[in-house]
Amino acid sequence: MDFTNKVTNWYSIHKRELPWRKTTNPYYIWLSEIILQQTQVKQGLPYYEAFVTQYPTIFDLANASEHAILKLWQGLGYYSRARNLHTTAKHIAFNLNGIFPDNYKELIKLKGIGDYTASAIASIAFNEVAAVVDGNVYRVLARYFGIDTPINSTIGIKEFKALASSLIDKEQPATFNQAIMEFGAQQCKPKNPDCTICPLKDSCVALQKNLVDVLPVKLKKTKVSTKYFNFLVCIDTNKNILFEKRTEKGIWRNLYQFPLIESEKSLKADEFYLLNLKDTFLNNLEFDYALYNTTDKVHKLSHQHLHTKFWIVEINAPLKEAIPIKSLNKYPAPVLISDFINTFNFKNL
DNA sequence: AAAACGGGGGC
DNA sequence: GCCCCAGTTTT
Repeated sequence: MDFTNKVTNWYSIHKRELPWRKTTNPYYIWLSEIILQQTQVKQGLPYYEAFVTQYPTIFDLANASEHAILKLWQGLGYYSRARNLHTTAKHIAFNLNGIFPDNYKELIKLKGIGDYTASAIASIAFNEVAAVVDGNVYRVLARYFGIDTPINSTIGIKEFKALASSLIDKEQPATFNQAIMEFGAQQCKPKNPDCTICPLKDSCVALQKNLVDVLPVKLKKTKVSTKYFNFLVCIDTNKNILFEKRTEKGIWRNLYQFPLIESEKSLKADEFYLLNLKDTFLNNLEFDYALYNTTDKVHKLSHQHLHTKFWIVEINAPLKEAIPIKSLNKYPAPVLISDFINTFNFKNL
């Protein structure tokens, strides 16, 4: 039995029951694929359930506000996925009469859909022979065939795509694609795979050459930068809070936060003045302040470490833009902020 | 070609 | 502390 049949056979035995495997509705397949980008099934599953419940059809999603969609996406990260999801939902609902594009060539034109997702939807929903290459597929192929081309190099991306395309089961592309990904997720795991029970153990090059721990090869990643964030939790005389939308490009676009001032270093409790508040909205306002956390709350992202302090600023005047404390949780917010809101005892103010 | 873009989990 | 995750978009 060859690679393709062994993997497909393994899948028929070991596949997990997942909600998006009970349907070929392209809307649900698409939703699941976007949610699962750079996200493990375990983490994405509850979000998938929530979206299907809240937005049963693409028209429901198209008619929703971005605010509501981001709120439901809160905590999942990579928020451009949610913004693109909304953009594409509106496009399909209103420009394409709600008819989902049914082939790779059209799918890849959609916002938020790249090579992987176009292949996944085309194959799973429409049975097109389009090979998927995700992190699992890179790992399985690199190990089984003993390929040390860096998987994130231009040449490697082409090489693995071609190899996957040569292996895909043309009679059942949907099953094969899901099989090889599931095989990578459960059997050919990144760390400590149990190769003794692997159906491919007799022909796996990495196993014969003791390269399982070495493959796949990945080019060096970019280094992580450190930033110092100072959030000003501004409370006015009505016990209302300032909460702002991040409108600029970059992380957390269109999510909400307390007024933020970056500093060059981690500030001490007596270094509040270094924030140069006379240049800000706080100029001309009378206020008292206190540092909430003496040690930085460190929020780690894949490409930056945010060292964060929260300053409680009580302003001796009413503020028009401030919102009631109770309504804070209506707004989509980064985990860093929502964690603070859920932890801080506003009642003591 | 490289960097930006989140957050959670495994070891 | 480092790596990985059903990747895509921007620079």
